[in-house]
Amino acid sequence: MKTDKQDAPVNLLDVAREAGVSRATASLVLRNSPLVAAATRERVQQVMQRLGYIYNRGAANLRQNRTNTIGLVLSNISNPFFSTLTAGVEEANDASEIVCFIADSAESPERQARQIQRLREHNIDGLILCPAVGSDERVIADLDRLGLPFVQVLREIPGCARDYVTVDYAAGIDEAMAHLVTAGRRRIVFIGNFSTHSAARARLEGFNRAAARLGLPSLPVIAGGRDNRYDEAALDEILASSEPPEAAICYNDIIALAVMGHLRRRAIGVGSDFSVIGMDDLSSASASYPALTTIATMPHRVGEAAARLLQKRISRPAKRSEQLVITPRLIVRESA
Amino acid sequence: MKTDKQDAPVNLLDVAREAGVSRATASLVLRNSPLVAAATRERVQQVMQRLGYIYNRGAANLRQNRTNTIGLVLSNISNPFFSTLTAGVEEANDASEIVCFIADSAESPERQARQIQRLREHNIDGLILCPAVGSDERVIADLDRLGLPFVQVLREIPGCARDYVTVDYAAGIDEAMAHLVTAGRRRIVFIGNFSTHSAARARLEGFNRAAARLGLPSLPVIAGGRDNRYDEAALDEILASSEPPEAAICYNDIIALAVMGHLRRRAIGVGSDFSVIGMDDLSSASASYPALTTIATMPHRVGEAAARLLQKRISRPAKRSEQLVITPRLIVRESA
DNA sequence: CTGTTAGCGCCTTCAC
DNA sequence: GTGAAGGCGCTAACAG
Repeated sequence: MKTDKQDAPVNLLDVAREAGVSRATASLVLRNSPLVAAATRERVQQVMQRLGYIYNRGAANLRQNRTNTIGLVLSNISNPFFSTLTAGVEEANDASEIVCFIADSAESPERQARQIQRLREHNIDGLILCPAVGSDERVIADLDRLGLPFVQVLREIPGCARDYVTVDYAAGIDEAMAHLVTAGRRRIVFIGNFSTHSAARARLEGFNRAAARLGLPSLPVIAGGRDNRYDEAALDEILASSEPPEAAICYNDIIALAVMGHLRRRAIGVGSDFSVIGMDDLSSASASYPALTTIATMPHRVGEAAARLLQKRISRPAKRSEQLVITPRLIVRESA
Repeated sequence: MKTDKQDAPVNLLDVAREAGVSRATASLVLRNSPLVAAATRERVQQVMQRLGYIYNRGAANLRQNRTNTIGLVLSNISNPFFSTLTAGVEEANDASEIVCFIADSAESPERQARQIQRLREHNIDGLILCPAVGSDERVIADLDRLGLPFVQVLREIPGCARDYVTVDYAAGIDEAMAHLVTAGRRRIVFIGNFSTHSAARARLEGFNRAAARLGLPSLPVIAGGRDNRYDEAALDEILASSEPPEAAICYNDIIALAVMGHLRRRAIGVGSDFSVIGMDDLSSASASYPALTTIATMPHRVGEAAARLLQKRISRPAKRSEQLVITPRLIVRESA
């Protein structure tokens, strides 16, 4: 015969009775209010400990209209970039006793809408969102209608100047291009552009502008596809042309690693004959051979920044919106 | 002047009044009860739509003692293996209207305890846990005391036969070893063992047993370290010995990729002179050059299975505990 | 099939 | 400093 378990979870009234105080006093102890005498506090805390009391935030939320939860809705949580971003969010939250719901829109605006709705029903205090490809202003309008604080990460729904954390892709690509030119490369190709979200556009535009500024010949962009694919045939074609590229900047590290493998199968020396630069600096970038030169976009930092910005927004709903831009850094290894 | 916004969120009573029914009826509509007439349901739903009503699950939870939330506490969420597992959990949850809190224990039992406590305060219905290295039975005892349903994934706290989803590492390693022996390799080394959690033990034991069964010479294990490091010096030493290994089975893909890079720097032909086999089949395994032969441990499936098992446990708290073992599969590519 | 009543566990206000 | 009362939004139990 065990002791009483979940038959009746101990609540604040039980604690109060046992400690010989009122519910209100026990509640104050719970929230570390200075209004309660040290001795009383001590006694109540001991009772809580002894009875195995668990603070029922659900009940508190109902009263306070604040849940200390946020939502994190990403377009693809199994992507290592996003999982590191998630870790950053976590870290910032851990400090502030916030707990985080996670959802994966899998790039589907409909699924994303469902998930936001669901989180909304759970009364999240705020939302960090990387909008699925194809999301439009209605998402933002919805959030506004509900008065739900949110910050966008990496991608931005066009035409809404709101809280936003992103990476200065153009700056990273500038640095990478400069590095390539210094090494004597001039025919540089961009590989793997696919989606038309703001982060993808920023990369391609950054590439084109840098190429123009440096007076480099313009080569066709090698298209990308779903799930970090790219058009291998197009790459082969351009490699076989009379003026083949000498270097590539890739949409991300995953594509860069695939490109490296492809080049080496074609017996093209990566780093010597041909330079490859990736983007993100995933852990697999440093482990590859040759080690991948890449533009570190610091997902952990992006996540932390987004979580902190959201906290600010939640505490000051009317404050001016803020755009945070994380500056990436070129990590030179062996591939370029 | 905007219309009324969050000044007073519309609640079920508002809906009921507007639709000319009672709160109870509106509540039944909300939960798709068959007890309500089709016409009434229709009318109420339209009102909900029109008023922008949002179901307040927090309030419902208070009443029902069920929140439709679960917790997912992992030892390292930025590890691609775990992020894919998370996607699997998500997918299973999405179907059942469950929403998922995520937490990263970062291999710290103390942090893990804090996070579980926090989730508990939010009244999660159940927990999926990959225990941090160093967790002991107290974690389980705690969960039991609270009557919180849980399932462990991948790692198991010793001596507690409870709901558990894992991978049959030994079977995977058997298959890999057989593959190597068929290819004529006999001196096989295991690289990168580090932690002493059950999943790490299972791999090493599987390796040793397979080696014994196949009558292979026994070589020293190359130790691993935090963050997927391994002892490079020890590998060099054994490579320089009079009877160097001809193949390696690595603790996971991340280590395998690093080992491949190291070998190629030493001008050892991976796939030809020396075979390398990884574990997990991360996306970077197929993108590497040479493409990594690896034991696919199917994290997505593990996640889905864990989520479903947890659902079963939640709906039948007293049912016998269940151990699910996912059988991995050797994916033969170029490195072995 | 629909309405009434009585809380779920907590926090806030206001007395004392 | 502490106690008593009321209510957050919802649902369970029952009455009609």
